[in-house]
Formats: sequence, C-alpha cells, structure tokens
Amino acid sequence: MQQTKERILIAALHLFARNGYEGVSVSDIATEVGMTKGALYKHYKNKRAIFDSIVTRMEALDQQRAKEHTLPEGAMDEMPEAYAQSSKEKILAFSRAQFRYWTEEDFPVCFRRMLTLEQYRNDEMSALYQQYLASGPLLYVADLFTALKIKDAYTLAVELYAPMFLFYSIHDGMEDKSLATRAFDRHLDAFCKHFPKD
Amino acid sequence: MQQTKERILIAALHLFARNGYEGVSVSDIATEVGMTKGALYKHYKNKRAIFDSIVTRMEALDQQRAKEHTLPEGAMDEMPEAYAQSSKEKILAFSRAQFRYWTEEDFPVCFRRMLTLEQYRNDEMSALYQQYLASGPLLYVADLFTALKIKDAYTLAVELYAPMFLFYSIHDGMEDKSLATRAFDRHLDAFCKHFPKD
DNA sequence: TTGACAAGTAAACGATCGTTTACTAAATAT
DNA sequence: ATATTTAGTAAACGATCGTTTACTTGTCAA
Repeated sequence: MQQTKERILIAALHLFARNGYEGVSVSDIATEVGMTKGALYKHYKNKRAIFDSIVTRMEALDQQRAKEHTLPEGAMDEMPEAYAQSSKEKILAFSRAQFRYWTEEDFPVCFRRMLTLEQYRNDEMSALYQQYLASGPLLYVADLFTALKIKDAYTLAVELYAPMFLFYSIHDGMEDKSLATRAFDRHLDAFCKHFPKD
Repeated sequence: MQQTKERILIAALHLFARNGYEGVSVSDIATEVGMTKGALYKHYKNKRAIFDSIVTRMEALDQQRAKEHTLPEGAMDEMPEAYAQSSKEKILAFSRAQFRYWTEEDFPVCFRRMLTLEQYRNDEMSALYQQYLASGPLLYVADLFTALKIKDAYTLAVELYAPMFLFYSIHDGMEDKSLATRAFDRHLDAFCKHFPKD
C-alpha cells in the first residue's frame, strides 16, 4: 500500500529529527510504524533511500509553497483589496507565515531539526542546511529588499531574518512554545520602527 | 600518560563535532589517536565518559573565561586608560571577542557544533545548548543592557545577539570564512547606529 | 634484582547493525 | 478457478558496535 510507504517516511522523519540519521536504526523505524524491519525493504531499497525521499519531499513542498505565494497573472486586478497592502505589511505577513511554517508545521519542523543534525557530515548536507535555513533565506530577504529599492538591503535583511533564525532554536528549547512566538512578534514590532518605507 | 588522555578527548571532540555522538565509534576515536580501541579503556571507563569529560572541560573553560573578563577590584584605578572605554566600545569589544571565540578557537567551535548535533536527544542536552548558544547568551546581553539602564533591553539584546548566532551557522557553511567575519563586522557597525548610549 | 604498576595489543564477548532470504497469506489478474 | 503479485513475518547473514579479558612490554620503587 502506498499509504504504508508514507507512514514509514513520516516515522523516519520524526526519529531522524530527534536522534540524527546514525542515531536511528531500521528496527526503530519499523517498530514506530508497527511492523518488522524486513517489511521496510518492500517499500524502500535501503535506509538511505528513506532519507533521500524526505529531502525530495521537502524540495517538492518548497516549490509548491513558492508557487502558491507567487501571485498569478491578473490576480491583482480581480481582487485588488486583498493585495492592497504596503510593502511593510507584506513583509510582516510573509515573516509571520515563515516563522509559523518552521516552528509549527510538523514536516518543516522535523525537516529543519533533521538538517540541523546532519549539516556537518558532508558538503551536500551543509549546502542543504545553508539553502533552507541559513544564508539561503537571508539572501532571499536581501534580494526582496533590493527589489524594493531599500538602502542597505543586506543589513536590513540581517535585522529581519537573524532574530527569526534565533527564535527557531529558542522555540525548540522551550517548554511553553507560545513564549517564543510572542518574543518573535515583539521583534517584528521593533523591526517595523526602523523600516524605511511605509 | 596524562597527555594521552588529553589527546583522546580532543580527537573525540573533533569527531563528535562532525558526526555526532552516535555517528562516532570507539574504534574511530582510537584510530584518530593512533592506538587500538582497547587502550582507550585505560583512560576512560567508557565512551560516554569521554563525552562527559568534554562537557566538564567546557564548563571549566567557561568559568575561567568569565573570571578573566571580570575586572578585579581596584584594577580600574591602577590602569585607568585601558578601561576608559564607553559602554558602546565595551560592548563592541565583547561582541567581537565572543564571535572570535565561537568561530575560530578550536575547542569552542567543536563544542558548539557537537552541542548543535546533540541538542534534541534529551532535556539535558537541550538545556546545555540553550545555556551556551541560544537563550543563555541572549539573556546575558539583555541583563547587561538592563544594568546600563537601557530602554527595551531585551529587544536590543535580540538585535545584537541574533546576528551573531546566525553568522555562527553561516561561518560554518562557508568556504571562505573571512567573508562571514566581515559580514559580522558590518552588522556591528549597523548595530552601533541605533545604540542609544555613547 | 625483583616486583608492582602503567599503558599498550590482540582477540574475543554478546548485542545490535543494515540487509537478504525463504516462506506465508491475502489480494488481484487472467 | 488458477496463477501471479503484493505485503508481510521470522530467521539468518556478515559486519560492526561497545566492552572485557589475557597477555606483553617498559618504568620505576623497594
């Protein structure tokens, strides 16, 4: 069943996110899914293939998400009021959505932690970590500011994204997750005050 | 020999920082040191004891460092010119020293990476990670600003520390490390501009 | 000179690793 | 109705895991 393959992927992701790839055995995954380890090999050719499927899934999720947040042609004309936001409001909404995504959505949260645990193993993992969580988002925000003709776009990008990145980690270590979320909201308020455009 | 015990500790730290605790075997450590794995047990009672020694060493290093940066009584009177810095200059010097410490000193760099890889395994590791790298330094800087009677101390602490934290990760993923260091310096310059005191 | 100790090797321990094989039962297709 | 495929189990594979044991050396004190 195709659903079983999905359950294996999710179970493996949860375990990898906590213990790292080497810290999880094929038996661990099988037990979590509720079958014997031999059965896993009916769905994936080996342990590494499960890991690779997770990465591929994240890439698909990421592309789909990028597509959804790109406005379709003519959408601005059809429902102008929904898009009648200032640049600042757009950036705030984007930041809040991004923070929610990486701290509350199960798959992204687990994927972020998994990548965090694998980033030093080889160049490929390091590149993935940078792309999804470190220099990647930073440069994305900087490009966004550059397109808005904002001065010192990179510096301002650091001021916006660095606290997001820090609060991911603080969120992970908190018993009461809402505290980290509110601290991040206060950061966004503060950021607004030295945002040049309106 | 006591020197052998030290070589084991450093070799293990380097391996743990790259592959995580579970990703390193006792044989790996022994090979790195240049002996057979049985010999390791003449110096440490088991693999976990090596890891624990690393944590203990970091705690000692941290306390010693804190002691060195706490001015001794009367030092201000003896050599006033060395301490004649404004609050802002002190904070900049402190920040630069801290960034160098966690990105260039071998032991702290490896320890930071090792903790990063172990943070999700249990509450103890999570607490250590928060203490050394996430909420710990953030609250330390916030307390420092509070002591200087600065308004919105926590918000300003986020603005100072979050980019440091982000640039640790960017530094890790860079081929040319000096680029990350210069980016961090530019952040410090920008931070100065909305620092209230002189 | 001898005996105790320290630091190493080589080999083996049982446990667990990732993976494969032989087999079973149910579902599906011809 | 029968043959084939699918999805599972149980057991075993060789390799490696962390750890222990038996033994060899060199050092140094009595």
